Amino acid sequence: MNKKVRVRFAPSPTGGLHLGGVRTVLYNYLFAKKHGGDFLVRIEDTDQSRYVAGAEEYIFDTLKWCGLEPDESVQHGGDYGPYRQSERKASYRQYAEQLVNDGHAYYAFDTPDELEKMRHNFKTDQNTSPQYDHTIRIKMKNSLTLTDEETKKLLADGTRHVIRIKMPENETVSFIDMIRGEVSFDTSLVDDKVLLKADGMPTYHLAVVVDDYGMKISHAFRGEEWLPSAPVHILLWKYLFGLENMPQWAHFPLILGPNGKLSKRDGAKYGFPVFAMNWTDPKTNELVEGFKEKGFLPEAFINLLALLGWNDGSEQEIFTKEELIEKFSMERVHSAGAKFDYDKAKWFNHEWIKKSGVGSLESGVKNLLSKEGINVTDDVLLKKVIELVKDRCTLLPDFVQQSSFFFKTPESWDVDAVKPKWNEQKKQFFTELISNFENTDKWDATVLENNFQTTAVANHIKPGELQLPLRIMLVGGKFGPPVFQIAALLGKEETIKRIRTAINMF
RNA sequence: GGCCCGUUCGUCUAAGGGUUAGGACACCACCCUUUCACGGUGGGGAUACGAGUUCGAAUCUCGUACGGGCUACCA
Repeated sequence: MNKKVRVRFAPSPTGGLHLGGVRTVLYNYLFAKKHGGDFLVRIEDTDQSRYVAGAEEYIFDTLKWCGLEPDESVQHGGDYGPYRQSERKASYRQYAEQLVNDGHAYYAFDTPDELEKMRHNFKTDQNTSPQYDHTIRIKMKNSLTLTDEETKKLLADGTRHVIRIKMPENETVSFIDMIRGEVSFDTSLVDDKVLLKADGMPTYHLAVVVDDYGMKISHAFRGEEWLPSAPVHILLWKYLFGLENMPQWAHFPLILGPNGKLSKRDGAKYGFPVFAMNWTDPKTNELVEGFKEKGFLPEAFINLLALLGWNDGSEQEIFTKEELIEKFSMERVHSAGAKFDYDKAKWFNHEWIKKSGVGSLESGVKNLLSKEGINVTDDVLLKKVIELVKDRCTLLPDFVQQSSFFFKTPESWDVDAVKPKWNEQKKQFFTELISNFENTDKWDATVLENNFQTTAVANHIKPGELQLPLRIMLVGGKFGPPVFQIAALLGKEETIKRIRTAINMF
């Protein structure tokens, strides 16, 4: 029986979507699309204490910007909703109780204090963090140690309790990870994870299994940090829905920062973005700049993320989303973690800017310029300018420096770059140049350059020595595209005006 | 501490028993350009260590070391 491919991404609305998160979405998305399947998003919002207002919208905004919108989700609808864990509360309890009845789980009445005490009392050098496992549970207050009557009474009294899975002893649980191959665990070493919390909400462990079943998920992919809890999930599948219905698993390698798993604080620490888009930490009110705002193109962003842990076996590095969908394969995803390299990330963006058509850059550049107080009215000029300067822009904001002087007369000039070598002779040259330019009919870069050369030779000055002064006069500093092309786009009147303004400056 | 995953240039990676171990980013030099880039050419730079299997190991096996993850009524 061939199940239709359905994969899901399950973010918890507790913060911004960072590199690892977006890459997980990406791989899920690519796999689903490659196999003509569905990509859905389910929100894990059952931890009320950590829920952050606005985070859910932020997640969908990010997916939208990246071009990875789900087929089914809270925002997009679908046949298997609701897509929020909190709205599926009822069914989780039912499954948890079924597990208790079948002897695979039990009620536990231990208070947080008692758990704390347990961890303290059983702590040894050999076991620095004792778990609620088969050796400990017989010493705790739960339906395994209490009599049926005691348990029933506690339940009837409404005593706060959780439901824990009863991990079997001395069993080996193993599964085939699509990336790592067979992975196995000794169940004696796994603890009795809480399945249903005292507030009636499920933990991730219960929810992921119940929802994946309910939503008919065929492949479940997530970060490597989940590997240790896989045996819990596999056992739940076995007890609840049957192993034959369990999705295929893959655990992606972690994206590492300079020091281990990339953390949200690494950005500020090392000076590169970690979130896809701007994220304001609700606790500290601190704004963390995102890749989007930093000036990355979404195409470049997903491209660089895709290559952080995967490649198609060739030497190709620049891929469109369509190419990624076509070429992606889970087998070629790495098993080792990858350290994020911001320099390489910028290189990807640079490549994408060079590759992008003027049309797709236009509105972004226009916005950036208008933020600097430059309102572009001549769209034809803007297009020409973008074409001329895009090769030298790595991040979108680079367009500001590279192109604002086309639309605005410089307000300051790098006088020091010219002054030391400035003299009357050169001033004379520029005066002459102005009148030559005034008499020029054809205003294009080649004509201007020839004119410039001839005038220079006539004045016995090397043309090269005059180019920098001209540049400073036209753009204000030592940057920008070739100077005669600038003059060509600036137009006759403006070029002459700028030379005339600056000629007495040195 | 226990469990799990991992280990090829500084970084991302190719090479699924036989290659001078390839590419990209970064770095350096030269060329192009009298701005800054782009581009071009070249350079330095890696199979963690030790055993085993094999005619032959980066590749398979084991051990060691190192790195990472997990070890919550968080996901």
